[in-house]
Amino acid sequence: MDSSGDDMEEDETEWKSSLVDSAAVSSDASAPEPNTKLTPAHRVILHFDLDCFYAQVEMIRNPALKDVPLGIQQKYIIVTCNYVARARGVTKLMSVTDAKEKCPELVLVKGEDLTHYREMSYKVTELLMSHCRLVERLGFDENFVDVTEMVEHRLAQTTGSDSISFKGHVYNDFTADVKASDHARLALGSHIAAELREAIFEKLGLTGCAGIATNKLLAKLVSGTFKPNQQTTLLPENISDIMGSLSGLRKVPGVGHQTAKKLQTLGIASLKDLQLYPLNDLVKELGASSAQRLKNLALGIDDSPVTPTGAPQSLSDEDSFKKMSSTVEVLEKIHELLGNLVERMHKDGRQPQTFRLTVRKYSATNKWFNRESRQCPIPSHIGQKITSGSIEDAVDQLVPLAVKLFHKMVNSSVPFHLTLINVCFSNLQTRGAVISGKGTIMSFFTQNSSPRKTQSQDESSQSPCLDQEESIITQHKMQVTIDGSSSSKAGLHGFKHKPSSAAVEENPKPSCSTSGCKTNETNMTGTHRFPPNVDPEVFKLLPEDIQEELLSPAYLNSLPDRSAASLVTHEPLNSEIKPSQSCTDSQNTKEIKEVAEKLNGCHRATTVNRRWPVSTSGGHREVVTGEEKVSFPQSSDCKFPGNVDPEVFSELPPGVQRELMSEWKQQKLVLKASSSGKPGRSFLTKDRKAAGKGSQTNNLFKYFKPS
DNA sequence: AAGCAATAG
DNA sequence: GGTTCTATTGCTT
Repeated sequence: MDSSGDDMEEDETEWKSSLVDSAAVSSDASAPEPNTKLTPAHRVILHFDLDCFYAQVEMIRNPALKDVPLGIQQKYIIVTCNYVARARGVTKLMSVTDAKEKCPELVLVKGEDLTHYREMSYKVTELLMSHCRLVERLGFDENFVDVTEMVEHRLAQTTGSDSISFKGHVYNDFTADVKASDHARLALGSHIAAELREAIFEKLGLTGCAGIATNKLLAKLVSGTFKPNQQTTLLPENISDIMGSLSGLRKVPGVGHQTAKKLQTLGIASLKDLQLYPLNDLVKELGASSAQRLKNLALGIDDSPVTPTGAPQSLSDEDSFKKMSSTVEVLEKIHELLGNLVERMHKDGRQPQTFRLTVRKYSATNKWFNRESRQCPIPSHIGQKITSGSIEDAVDQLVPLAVKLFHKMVNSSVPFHLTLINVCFSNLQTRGAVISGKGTIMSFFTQNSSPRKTQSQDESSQSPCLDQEESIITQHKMQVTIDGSSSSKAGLHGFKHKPSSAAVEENPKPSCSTSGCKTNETNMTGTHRFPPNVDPEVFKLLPEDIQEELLSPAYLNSLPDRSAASLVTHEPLNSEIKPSQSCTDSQNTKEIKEVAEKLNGCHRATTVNRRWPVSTSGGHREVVTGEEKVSFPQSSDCKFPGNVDPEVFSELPPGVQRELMSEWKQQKLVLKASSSGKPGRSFLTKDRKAAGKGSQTNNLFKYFKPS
């Protein structure tokens, strides 16, 4: 990618002096071609950085905190704090004990739950996007905005040589606003930055810093020059100054610990070392693209575009702890995390296609070390539960999936010690796409499965706009019309389309991909055929062309392997999915828990099981949903309930296995008849607006079951 | 597609 | 440095 690191300024005469000749060292070294500067690419990039973001959010939620020293605590760490606390010596990532020592009056607010921060964070991004759609997020509290087009627009409307001055500071400014006319674009950028900061304060009550420069690197570096709540513009003639002011390589965004270490082994310890190091030698160590990029960064050159971030590509939830060593605890934690995650996923409105479980194992040899993860596809019937709002059902069906993944990483018949568990949804599909595999009609609505890096992001970066009524960020949904065509929602240029790539280069062919399809005759039931995982009743309601799509070989071949899926829990055959009887699910967890309890009994030596009574038979847990009815979706000749993982089961001692088997047999007899029941609460909590952050039932989806 | 490393806030 | 709780990208298989 990066390549032609040549995009920078046309006259580098000024700033090359104090450091190294950038043209000679960087770009021209690899490309002997003389300067054919076609496009100066006179970009104006803004970087916004909210002041101690978490603390600000908490002070807005509780104004009484405004003037006291405030720290945001996660576990035993102060992750950030307000300026009052900073004045008392509290710093980021200081331990709670140290912080209290420095500042005994420090007020602490728990910050493990990121919900409020995340929501406010997206409000900021959306506000920025309402003025210019080229907004890229960096973490929760920073945003880049490419305002080049906005600046050009203003420049065109500026009558000749109006006296334009800079808003805010100018980096290394000694000659006041004399230069404003020489740098009209940056000056206008500083006005826009000031307006946006003001808007953020007016509408959201948040203060922050901004940096104005000609690329992202420089905008980010300069934004922190004056803190808090101020802004700074960097002029091209001061680029070498700001680069020279960096105390070390690590200060360069993009140079982390590992690359710094690697560079140090090469004798590169400072920015200047890096600038002077022969490119070819660096290429041998790091590869061409990393080498060139690093050298450019050291010179303040960065041609990377501001890539609109849009809605997140994954949602995850995690918790860390000192020690977790029993499967019961693990199960409980997974259940808890999944509850939160599924609810968030539901509000998002998209349907996850893959699930990942990651753990961090403690081991003496390996110190504290790294994360290990396993992932798997999410059967679509589970995904649908998420989007349709059957939260508890979805969780109950995801837990066995997680358990399977867990056992791929942890041999629970041997003592283990975890310090973190993370659950993650990714491969998020917008509604309408969920039904189908790729390469079908529905791929119109699947987001960007192809290279998202494409360039030429210039067209219409302006579009100052949009209906504020809906969340811009999550408004990635497309409407599906019956005839299979799509249209983006009114006025909201689906920002999910990364600039131009989808529209121009991709050829999403509805053309029935008959190529390479085996003739696969499945799901013949009498005269009607039904696709798997779709309620036949519902299926009949679909438009004919959609029905055909779902029965096409392309779609059927795209389904997840059934043998793999059936290992875990389910799998209701078509005839069993009827909405009227889809209520058996919350038993699921219960069963798993019971198995886990038994399992845990085997190495109870290590852990005290405090939350659940060990007596499993008869003893009711705290969560009792109406009458106890246990039903097993699986056919009658099956050995154990469909919701029990055979792998888990097989790990149980023979005696326990026998006990469980007999329990199941009894339950099975008992419950043949009960069927009414309701999911308890699963309806109540969700509202159509809860899709709040952006959903709108789309035309296709409503054909599928409401709940 | 899966798993991990690196980076970042 | 790692600590927290995320999230993204790119490499390797």
